[in-house]
Amino acid sequence: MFAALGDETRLALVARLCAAGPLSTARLAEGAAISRQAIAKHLEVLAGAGLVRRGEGGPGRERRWEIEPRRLDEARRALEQISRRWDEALERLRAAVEEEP
Amino acid sequence: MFAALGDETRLALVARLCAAGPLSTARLAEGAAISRQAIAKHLEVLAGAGLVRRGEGGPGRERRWEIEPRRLDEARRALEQISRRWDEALERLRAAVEEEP
DNA sequence: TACACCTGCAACCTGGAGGTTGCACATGGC
DNA sequence: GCCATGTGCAACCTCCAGGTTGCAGGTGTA
Repeated sequence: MFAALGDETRLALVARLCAAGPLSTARLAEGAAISRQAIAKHLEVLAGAGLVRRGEGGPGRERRWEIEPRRLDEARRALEQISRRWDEALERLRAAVEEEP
Repeated sequence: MFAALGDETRLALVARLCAAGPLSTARLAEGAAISRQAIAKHLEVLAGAGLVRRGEGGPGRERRWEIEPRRLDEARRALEQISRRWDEALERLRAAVEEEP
């Protein structure tokens, strides 16, 4: 999942989908400097990581993509857990140093 | 920065440094299945992203690496900002839909 | 019907990330 | 002094992520 967010193009896609709401592949490719298929591949990757979902977009020809905000929360929580472990480790080190002499 | 956390090996390194406190390259390479130089390269990348810092480790031969917890907070804040933008976009969409008819 | 879009699939190319090996240098213990 | 250990640098290899091109299939609109 961090790997999915790690690519700048994909991070920009996520940000844009967040700011503008659900958009189709073609619409997302309009502004970008790369081809529509490249965008589509990135969206595949984001979908694989659960960060994005294909909206139905009606039975018609347009299929819009939308953000899955739960995954962003999960990522945030993972970072919180890691930094909490860091604090605990520091505390343990401090205690060990104070006991030793 | 997300790219730095995106690699599994590097994420494991960060988690391990958080759990066990500052460690030297050789110590980190002991358990891993890859060579010491590979670990060193990953640590370079993490340092380039500001997620990790070279401790002095005395003037001696050991140089330990330690976590830079501020960067983890920054990453968390970035995710918060993105998901907040998403909520705002949803709100705007809702308002637009209600006004149209 | 014909035309204009939007989409999906597959083959193909290329640069750089991830990894290894080999060597040289410094430091600490005997 | 000698050896073990921790480190840094550089050349080299391999593979896949990111990107492109080309084509075929659906779906609205005139």
